Parts: sequence; structure tokens; C-alpha cells
Amino acid sequence: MSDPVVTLSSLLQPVFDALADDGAADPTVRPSEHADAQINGALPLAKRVGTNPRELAQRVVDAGALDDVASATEIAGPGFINVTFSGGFLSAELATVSSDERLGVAAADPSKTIVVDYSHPNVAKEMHVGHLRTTIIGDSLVRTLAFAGHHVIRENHIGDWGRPFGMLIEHLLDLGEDAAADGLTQGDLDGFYRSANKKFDADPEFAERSRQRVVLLQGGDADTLALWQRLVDLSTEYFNTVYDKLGVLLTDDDLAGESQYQPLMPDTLARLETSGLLVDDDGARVVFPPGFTNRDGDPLPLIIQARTGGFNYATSDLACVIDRVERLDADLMLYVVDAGQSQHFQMIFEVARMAGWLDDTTQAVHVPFGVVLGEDRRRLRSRSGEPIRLVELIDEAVERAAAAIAEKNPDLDPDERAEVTRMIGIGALKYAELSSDRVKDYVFDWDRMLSFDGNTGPYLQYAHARICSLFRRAEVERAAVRTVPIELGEPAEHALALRVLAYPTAIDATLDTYSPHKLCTYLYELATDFTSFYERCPVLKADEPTRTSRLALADLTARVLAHGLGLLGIDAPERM
RNA sequence: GCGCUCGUAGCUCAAUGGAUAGAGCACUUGACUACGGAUCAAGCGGUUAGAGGUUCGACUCCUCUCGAGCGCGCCA
Repeated sequence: MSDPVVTLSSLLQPVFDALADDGAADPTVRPSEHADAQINGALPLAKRVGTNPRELAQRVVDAGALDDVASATEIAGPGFINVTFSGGFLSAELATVSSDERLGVAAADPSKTIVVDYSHPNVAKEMHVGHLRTTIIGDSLVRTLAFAGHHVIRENHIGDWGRPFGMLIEHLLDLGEDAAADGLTQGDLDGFYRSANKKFDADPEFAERSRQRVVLLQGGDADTLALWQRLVDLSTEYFNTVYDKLGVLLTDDDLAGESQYQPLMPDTLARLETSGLLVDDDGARVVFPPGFTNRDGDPLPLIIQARTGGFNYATSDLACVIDRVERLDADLMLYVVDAGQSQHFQMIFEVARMAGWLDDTTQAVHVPFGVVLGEDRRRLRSRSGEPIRLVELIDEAVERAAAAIAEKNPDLDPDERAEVTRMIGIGALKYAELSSDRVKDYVFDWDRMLSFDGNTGPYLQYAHARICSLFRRAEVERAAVRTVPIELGEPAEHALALRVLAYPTAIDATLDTYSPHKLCTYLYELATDFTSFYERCPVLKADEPTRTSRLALADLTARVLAHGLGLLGIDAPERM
């Protein structure tokens, strides 16, 4: 762990333990606006042992644990201890990090097996803004968890089963496979679904065929299954084009559709039966998890088997839990699903605990997110009131980035330009998704997300590109400065160094609550610290050894920036 | 009706129970024959929806009120 604030905490732990009445006290070290770090732990401890907090703080300082790392300490206010780190200490820490491919981030111990359930589009249905959120947030969490050293299993729980498939298969037959395939692979999924639905409502004969087709599908009829598979294949082919555009990690190997859990559902029912949780309720087979009520204040059941004998999505989700726990050996399951589903997941997880499939060491967590709002602060829609297609959003982001580059950097090499345009457009879109607290609704605004000022993707990419430019001008290889000592003379250098070293803490905080916006905030602060440094500390014009020292600090900054952006699924171009 | 989530500067967003609640945009003012101005420095702007409570200390935890969004039995 390279973060000096964390180092400080471990240095102080024995001091606090010794001063405590019961042998244990938290030093509570935090980054500070008043110094490099502040120690808050003297205040609660003084209260506990009945002494003056400032005097206790003085005893902490006098214990000498800080002498090797601090150039100054000060007791402030009611009993805070402000610490300024010595340049020598920070330089030594920077040297360690610079030689470390993991940039100071320790590998998780223990490493867990973590299943991340995200994206989950529906077969023969368009992907919309909501899919963007789950896909981007999920992708970022997957990348970050994997880097942290966990065994991550991606699962794309696509909606590939259920009653609408009778109608969709019949519609496929009516259109002819080739015509249907053209429409679906070109991304007109909504058109396909809508016309099928329309026919279902208008044409009783079609509706009847559709119902019979569902029966055939559920009965495992080979021809029907082949048609169903065709629909799934065409849709996943389309989803893959969207994933390619977005640059996310999902592949066909990650597909784990609802259909996959159908064979497991009778067993799920049987196990609930055996465990005595299953209750007959008005002909349906249900479980009543405690604490849930319906409109009338009566207990709310989770319906496992409908009166008709059919299973539904609760059953499927429970079968899925069992599969992830028993086949995949998951320690943790993350469900990146919109916040509207939270009661559903609470009930699922509670029933799974009651059944013994989940416990303190095998957990499931709903990672909810809010809705994307338009300027009017209502759910984002197109002008005609339809949900906006995800591909259109992606394409527009890239178009807008292209316009910006044409204006700002018209001389950029044409070959490089297309690639850079994509990186900036997609990066801006992703960063906008990730940079605010996921649980809140957020307002979608093209101009803001593509702005080069403020907490945006392009601003971070620009800071990175500037550093690359520095090295091009200097005609120095980036790798060549990675063993040179970094001296911290100026306050801006000191501040930047401290920020660079806080990278592991930023990752910890991000994973602690599965909140990518914390990593975004860190990277933004890193970029602003860098630009302040860049304005105040000339690099190329400086005399040696300052020049090379500053190049080394810039290189390390760029490595952390590019790496952090990588964890968000965002590329960092070398020029833009 | 019950439940969940949210409410922070004019706008968009931050803030592990720590000091004077921070950024960006907008507005005002500075800094360019430029290590990439796609920038930086500074100013203006707050009863953290409201009222209680816990705490040495509350945007943060608890209770209530108000407001917004979403969910609430055999669809997924």
C-alpha cells in the first residue's frame, strides 16, 4: 500500500492502542485541506479516557512515530493533528510506485470469485439508455475487480425466454428468415417486436398460432427451438456490434440467458419444498419472506410457481442464484440492475438466505442505478416520445467528438483522427455515465459531457495527451525516466505526488461501495493537480536534475491517469 | 395506503461522522510572440428541503414533516 495517508495510519495504530484504555483505538487519519493529512483520532479517544484532547494529541506527536515521514506536525483546533509529509519520504514512495507495474495497488487477499450480472438486453428488443447504464457501470466494475485481483465471471443474463417468443417466432416465419435476419442484424429490433405485437393484438389467428408456438417451445420441439435459436443468434450478433462500438468486455462466452435456467427450475421448486418454505396460496406455490407487505398490508409472497403451473422470473432468479453458488462457486454476486428492481432483489436474496443458498460468506448484492433524465428532468426520450436507441446515442457521441476535433485540432493525421475521435466520443459518453453517483438519476447533456472543461472524459484525456506531448518534445522515452529520483521542490509537485500515491485508496473506496464515480473524482483531481503543476513548474526549460525529475513525475501521472481511465473502460490517446 | 431511493450554490455534480460544505458551468477579473489557451489564477454565489434527536463534532446516523421518482400477486 503506497498511500502515505494509509502508511501514517499504520504507523499510528500502536501509538493509539497504547494510549487507549482497552488497548485499541482508531487513529482516524484523513486527507486534509489544512495539511497533507489530519489525524482525528485524539478527539474520540480523549473523550473515552477522560483527558484533554489537545494534550492527548501532543502525546501522540511526542511518541515519535511520525518522525521518519513528517516534516511538520501541528496540533490544531480542538485536537486535530496536521501532518505534512517530508519530501524525502514521498520521493521514496514514488520510487517504489514507479517501479511497480501495479502502481502501488496491492492484490486483493483473499481473492474472491465474483459474478457480475450486467447489460442483460432482451432478444428481439432494442437496447436503450437503461442498457447503457448497466453495461457501462458493469464493465467498469468488472475491470476494476479483476485488476484488484479477484476472479471475475461476467454474466450477460439476456432475456431470451418467455411468452413473447411464441409471437416472435411466428413473426419470423411470416416474414421469412432472410428478411427477418436483415431487419434484425441492421438493428431494427424495435420494428420487429412492434409489428409482431401489433399483429398479435389485431389478428386472432396469429395470436392463436403464437400461443401454440409457446407451448411447442416450452415442450422442447426441435424445429421451434431451432427457430428460437435463430432469433437469439441474430439478436446477439446485433448486441455484439453495440458492444464493439462501446468497447466493453462482453463476448458470447459471457451469455447466460434466462433460457439456461429453465431446466433448473423444477429442482429449485423441489428444494424449496423440501426446506419447508413453500406454501400453497390460492393455487400458487409461494414463499413468504418476512417484512414484505402488499397494498392491503398483507404478507407479500414471492411466487415460485403460478397457479397455471408455470414458473416465472422469481423462480428463474433463484435458480440462477443456486447455479452461481454451486456451479460457479461464487463468493459474491453483483446485480447491476436499475433501482426499480430493488424490492424484487431484496425478496429473492431473502428467500435464498432462508433456503441456505446465501449466507455471510456467500453474498448477493444489488448494485442499483437511477434513470437517465432529459433536459426537462423527466426520463430521457426522443422528441416523438420513444425511448432513444443506444446505437443512435453512441453514433451521436462520436459525431460530436469528430466535430470538436475538426475545430480544435484540424491538423491531426487522418488515420489517427478516426481512432482518436472514437476514443473521445465513447470516452465522453462513458465518463458521463460513471462520474456521478450511480444510485441517483442523472441529467443527460451532450454539451457538458463533451466539454473539455470540468469533470469530463475529454479533460482527463487532454491532461494525458499533454504529458505525452511533453515527452515527444523532450525526445525522451517514457520508460527511460522510471528509475530516476523524483525531487519535490515546489508545492505543486508535492501536491501532485501526494495525489499520485493515493491511487490505491481511490480504488479501495470505489470497490467498497461499487461506485465508479469515486474513481472518476480521483482521476479528475489528479488531472487538475497535474495541470496546476504544469502551469507552475516548467519542465522542458528546467535545469537538470529538475527537468528529468519533473518528466518522471509527469510520466507517473500519465501512467496512473491512463490506467485509471482503463478501469473505467476509457482509452487515453497520446494526442487528440 | 405501504415500501425503497433521492432532495447540497442559478444549473450540473462532489464531500470514510471531522475544522471555514468543495468542483465545473454561467457571471466578473486577471495571465498568451503558447513545454498543447482543449489551459491556469482569482472573485461572486450555501439556513445542505424543514423540524427535532444522538454525538466532543452531523450533508452524513435516528425520528417526524414536506417534495420528487420508482415499486407493491401469479409479465420479465
